Amino acid sequence: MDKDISQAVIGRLPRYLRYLGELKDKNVERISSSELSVLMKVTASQIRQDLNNFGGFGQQGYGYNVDYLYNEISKILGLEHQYNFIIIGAGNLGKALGGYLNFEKRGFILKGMFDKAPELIGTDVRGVKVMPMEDLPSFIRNNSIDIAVLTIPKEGAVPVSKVLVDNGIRAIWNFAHVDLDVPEYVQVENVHLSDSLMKLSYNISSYNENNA
Amino acid sequence: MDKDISQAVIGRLPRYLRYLGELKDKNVERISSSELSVLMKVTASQIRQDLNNFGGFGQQGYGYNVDYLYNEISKILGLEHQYNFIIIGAGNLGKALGGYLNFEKRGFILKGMFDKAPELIGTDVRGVKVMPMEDLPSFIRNNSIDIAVLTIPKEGAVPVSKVLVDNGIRAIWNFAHVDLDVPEYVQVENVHLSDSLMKLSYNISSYNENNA
DNA sequence: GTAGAATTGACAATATTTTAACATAAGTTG
DNA sequence: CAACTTATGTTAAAATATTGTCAATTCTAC
Repeated sequence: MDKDISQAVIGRLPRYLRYLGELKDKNVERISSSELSVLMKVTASQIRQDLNNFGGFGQQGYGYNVDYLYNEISKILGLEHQYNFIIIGAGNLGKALGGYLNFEKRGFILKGMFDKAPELIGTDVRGVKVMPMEDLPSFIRNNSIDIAVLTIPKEGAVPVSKVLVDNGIRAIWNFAHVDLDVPEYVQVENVHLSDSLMKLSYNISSYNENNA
Repeated sequence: MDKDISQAVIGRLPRYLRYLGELKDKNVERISSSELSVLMKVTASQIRQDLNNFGGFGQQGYGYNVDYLYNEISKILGLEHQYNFIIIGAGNLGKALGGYLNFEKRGFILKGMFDKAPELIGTDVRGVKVMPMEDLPSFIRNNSIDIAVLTIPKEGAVPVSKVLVDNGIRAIWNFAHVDLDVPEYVQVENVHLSDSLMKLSYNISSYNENNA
C-alpha cells in the first residue's frame, strides 16, 4: 500500500525532525511551510511536497502543529520502535558510536560490542563489555539484535557481514570502506568517511580554481 | 571556465576511485564502462556520462586505462594537493579521525588537535598533541591550516565555526549535529551520523511494513 | 457571523538526472 | 589489410525531482 518514497525525500526527513525539535524546545506551537522554509533554507514547496508523500499533516490557514508534525515524522522514520544494536570493532570509532547517548534517547540500545583484539576484550563502553568475535553468532541469536554497526577495517567487513546475515541480522550500519554484498532483505546504510572527505577536497579545489 | 558539475556526480567519483584502486592492485590494465558497470552495479551509461563531464578519458574500441583514469579522478577530486588539517574535539570520534592513517596517504596531514577539557590537553594522537582552545586562533594563522574537522557537541559548533572562519579557515568537515552558518566562500561538508541512522531506521520499518 | 487574510494540498510547469541509442573511431583477427 | 568487433562520446528520450501556482479551506478580527 505504501507508495515508494524516494530516498531523496527520506534523506530530508531527519533534518525536518531536527528543526522541529528545536522549535519544540522553544515552545513554538505552530509553523507554516514558508516560515520553516526560511529557517531551513529550502523552498516552502519542497517542504509541503515532501510531507504530502505521507498524508496531510497541516491545516489550511493555520500551518503545521509543531508537536504533531514532530511525532508524525518520528513515526515515519520508525523511531517509535526500539532497536537493539551491537558494534563490531571496538576502536575509537566504535567507542565513539557506542558512547553517543542521543542514540539511546531515540530508541537505539547498545547491547554488545565485539572485537578480535585480545587486549580489548573485557574493556567496556558505558557498561557494555567488549566480547570476542567467537561469541558473535550466539549473542545475535540470543539477544534479538536488530542492527549491527560495522566499524572494522575493510578487509574483515565482507566476511563478518556474512556471519551477521547468517545469524539473522537484517540491518547493517556500515562504516567499513567497502561495499557489502548482502541479500536484498538486509538493509545497509553506508557511511564512507573518506568519500565525504574527498567531496570536501573537490569543493575546495573547485572553488579555488573558479575564483583564482 | 569549469561548467558546474552536480554534487550527485561528485558524490560518485570517490566510489569510482575506490574500484579503480582495487583494479590497479590486481594489475588490471584496462576496463570498459560495461565491465565496470557490472562490478559497481550501476549503468555503463552513467559511468560514461559522469566521466565525460570532465573530458574524454577513454578510447573507442579499447575502454579506459585503469592507471590513467585513477590519476585523472584523483586530480579532479583535488587529491594531488596536500591539505593541513586540525581536529576540534578530542573525544573518541576526533581521535578516530585523527588516527586514520589512510587520510595521510591521500595528502591530509593532521597538524593539531584541540579540546576544551583540561584533562585531555597534552595527550596525543599519533604524536600530535591536544591543545587548549585558547591556542586555536594563533595556531591556525601560523600553520597554514586548510581544513578544520569539527567533532564537538552541537552547542559549541556554531561559535567555534565563527572563530575558525575569522582566522582564515576555508573548509570545515562538520560532524556536529547542527547546520553551520558560514560565508559562501567557506566549504562545508556535513556528516550527520544520527541522520544516517534514522535513514536506516526508516528502511528497516518500511521494509517490514511492506513485507509483513 | 461575515469579510478578509493566511496557508495548505494538489496539480502543472520546469529543471535535473538517469538511461538508452547510435554514429564514429579504434582495436583485433585471419 | 580488409572485415568485423568493441566501446567511447554524444545526443536524444525517459524518468525523477523540484519549484511555482492556485482553488479550496480554515483561521482571525471586528
